Amino acid sequence: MTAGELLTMLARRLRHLRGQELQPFGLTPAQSRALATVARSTHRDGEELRLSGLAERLGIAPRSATEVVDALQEKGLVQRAPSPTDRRATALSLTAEGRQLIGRLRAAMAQASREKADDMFSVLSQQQRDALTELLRTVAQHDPAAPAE
Amino acid sequence: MTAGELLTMLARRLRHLRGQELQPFGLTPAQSRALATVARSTHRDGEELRLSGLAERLGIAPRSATEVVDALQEKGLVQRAPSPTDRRATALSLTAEGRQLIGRLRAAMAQASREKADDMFSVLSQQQRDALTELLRTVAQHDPAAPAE
DNA sequence: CTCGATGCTGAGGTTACCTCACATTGTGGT
DNA sequence: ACCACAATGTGAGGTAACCTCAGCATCGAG
Repeated sequence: MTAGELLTMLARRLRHLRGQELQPFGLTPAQSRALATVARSTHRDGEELRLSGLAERLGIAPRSATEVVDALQEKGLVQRAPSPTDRRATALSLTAEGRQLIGRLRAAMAQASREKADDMFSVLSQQQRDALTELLRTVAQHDPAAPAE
Repeated sequence: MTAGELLTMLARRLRHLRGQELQPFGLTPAQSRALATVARSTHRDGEELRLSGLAERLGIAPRSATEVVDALQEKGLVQRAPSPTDRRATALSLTAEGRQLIGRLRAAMAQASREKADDMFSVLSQQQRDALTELLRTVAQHDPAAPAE
């Protein structure tokens, strides 16, 4: 099997696992990624995160960011506010509920990988995992052309 | 970034690239995988490949195999025939056209990776690529639980 | 010969994306 | 000050690649 086939296959499996883990929290994998990204990008304030920024960080089309944010907003986890400096733009931020959920999520993930060690990569030693991460990062950085064109 | 995030991201990018490459042939990535699988599994005859077998090999639900085969059949690349030994089952095989397309496909892929070297993994040395493949294989073999349940 | 398992498929759903068109705004050049 | 052009977000509509559930035909074991 080629690296490409393996990659595809594992990604699918991973998505499935993550889906199961996230189900109790009412989030899909894509939503949790977006939520985490909003959290990261607005951590120490000063910078505002717009929809376009989120799209860029997630590597998806702006229109798709709208969709994810719609979902998160409907669940009361993030909120939209007009940017004070640009009336076209929308600034994203976590709600209190969102912040709280992120906390619970992080705790649950840590718990899971400690208790059950069912993390997909748990077969690898820490060194191997680091090596894998490094290789993947190399590939990722080479041609960061976002698939969205 | 964690290995998981990178994996997800690269898989998406890879699917996109493969999609572009396959477009001239009128195939989607999933279809080409299925076509290749049919080719592999019926190479030296004697064994028949049924829809359920294809599903298993692809790691998808039987119903989904029906779908892919529908598409390939509509393009005249594979054909269904009743199994001689089990009247419930359907035996899959390539048509002449299918065999021919596979040939052209293989040639094109070889060409592409020689000429443009735009293969996503071309940043890596052969050694690195081998290491990556090995690591991924390890992860894949650990828990081959098919996502379909 | 009955009955549960197996093989395939219709119907209908979901996730996570995409493009295209459009109204609003911001901006650089003259 | 004005205008062409770019950028921001979103409605509308689409796609690939999956899924489950129900149902029919057939098979194999008892």
